[in-house]
Order: sequence, then C-alpha cells, then structure tokens
Amino acid sequence: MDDRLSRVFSALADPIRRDMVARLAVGDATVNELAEPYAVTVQAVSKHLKVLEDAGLVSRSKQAQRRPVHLEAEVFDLMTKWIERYRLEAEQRYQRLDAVLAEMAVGEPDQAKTRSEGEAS
Amino acid sequence: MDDRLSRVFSALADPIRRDMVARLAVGDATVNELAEPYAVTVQAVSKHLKVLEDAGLVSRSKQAQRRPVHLEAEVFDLMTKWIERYRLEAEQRYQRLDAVLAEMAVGEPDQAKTRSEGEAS
DNA sequence: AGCGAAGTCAACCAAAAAGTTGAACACGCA
DNA sequence: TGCGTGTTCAACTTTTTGGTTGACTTCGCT
Repeated sequence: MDDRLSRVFSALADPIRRDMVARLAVGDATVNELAEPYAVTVQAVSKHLKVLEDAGLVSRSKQAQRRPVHLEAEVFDLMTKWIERYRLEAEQRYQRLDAVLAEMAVGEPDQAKTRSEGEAS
Repeated sequence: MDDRLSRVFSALADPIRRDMVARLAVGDATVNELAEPYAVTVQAVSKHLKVLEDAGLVSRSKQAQRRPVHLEAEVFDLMTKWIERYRLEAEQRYQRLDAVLAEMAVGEPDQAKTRSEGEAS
C-alpha cells in the first residue's frame, strides 16, 4: 500500500472512516466531536484521521488546541476517474461482444475457435 | 470489514487486484493468465481473486478444468454512488458558505454566533 | 488407465492494521 | 502559575492480510 490510489481505497474500506467522511461532508468537526458516536477511544479516532489525512481525503488546521478536520473533496476525482475508466472499457467490450454475437447469428453459427486458447478475448 | 462497500473498497486497495480488474476490463482471463505478470505464486493470485469475488467485482464460471474470470462492472455503481453523494454534499456546502460570506460582506460583518459550539455545521 | 495442466485447499509465517492504556504536549483561562 | 481540555505519541496486543509451500481435485488427452 504505497501509491495514492491504494491509500485512498484503503482509507475508505473502513466503515468508521467512511462514516467520518460522510459527516465531514456536512461540515468540519473536531476530533472529539468525530469520536463521540463510536465505541472506540479518541486515540483510535485520531489514528483513523491520520489514515484519512495520509490518503489526502482530509486536512487538519490548528486553531488553538483543537484541530478542526476538513474534507478535501478533490481526491474523489482520482477514484471516480479510475472507476469510470474501467467501467467504460468493460461496457464498450460488451457492446463489441454483442455486435460479434449478432454477426454470428446471421452468419455461420459454429465458430469453434479451438486454437492455442492462450489469450483472453 | 463486513458490508459490501467495505469489501469493494478493500478489494481495490491492493495494486495487484486493481491491475487485475484493469486487465479484466479488456476481456475475461484464466487464473494462470492473470497470474503471469506478477512475481507471486498462482495460489496467491487465486486468493486475490477470491477477495475480488467476495466483493462481487468478479465472477468465475467453470469451463472444463479452467475457470475464466469475468469482471462484474455493475458493482462500480455502488462506489460511484457513495462517492458522488458526499462529493456533492461537500460542494454544495462550499456554495452555501460562499453565499453566507457574500451576505456578510454586504450586511453586518459581526455575526458572532457563540452558542453551544457543539455541532459541526 | 494414467500423465499433465489448471485451480483450489490447508497450514503456516511475517508484516500491517486496528485497537487498547498511559504518558506527554499545547493551549486558554481563572 | 498551574489546572483542564483537546489531541497526539509510544508501547503493546490481537486480528487480518498477503505471501509461501505442499498436497489434492478435476479434467482433457493419448
């Protein structure tokens, strides 16, 4: 887990961290406020925040002795770009496959294709 | 890590698994084909596939003694929905904030609002 | 009937993650 | 000046993860 995308996905793999992101979408909050709903210590929440921060999902400014946590929504783009890219590729492939199947339906129906069998597609 | 979304995010937190998804977007593949580029055993790849399968990202049909792996792109929707929801919430919040700031600029500039300080908003 | 290829299962290991407790640090305030 | 609050740091434990090796199953092929 070294690259950015891995850190982002990994950060959001935890329900508590996802819930914290959900709450931060509504407004900044302090560590104690964030910790309050969960059945874990505030130290554990502090660690969760570090994970989110390392992933670039969150930033912490210091204001007196409290550190308001702020959601950095731009990182979401990184994920959506990755997801959309492969979703699209897969969808386009289905369209091509449909075209091929349609072609086969009108053409000859037995294209056994028992060659080397090595590659996918 | 029990719910669906956690499993999906967690599955994609690993670079090898993300790469496998990327390759499967282009076409189905067998376990050995998938394993080939990586410096790990085929057993390890089999485990990775189990993780992807448990997340619903991939399905395996059995065809003779090989099990072609197939990408299930629908699961991506689950993620994008989650992501978009909070991205939008955060963005709308900024717009509201901008509106408030603009209002304050023309109106009275000292709306101290030092009440309970309890909630984030 | 039996070899060989493709996958999986089981047991194990090391490293990382998620949690704990306890101590320390950094302020504001009386 | 020193107490209290908010947060982090450090050390430790337990669970999960990603990897290994070795044995086993399933099938096609000759």
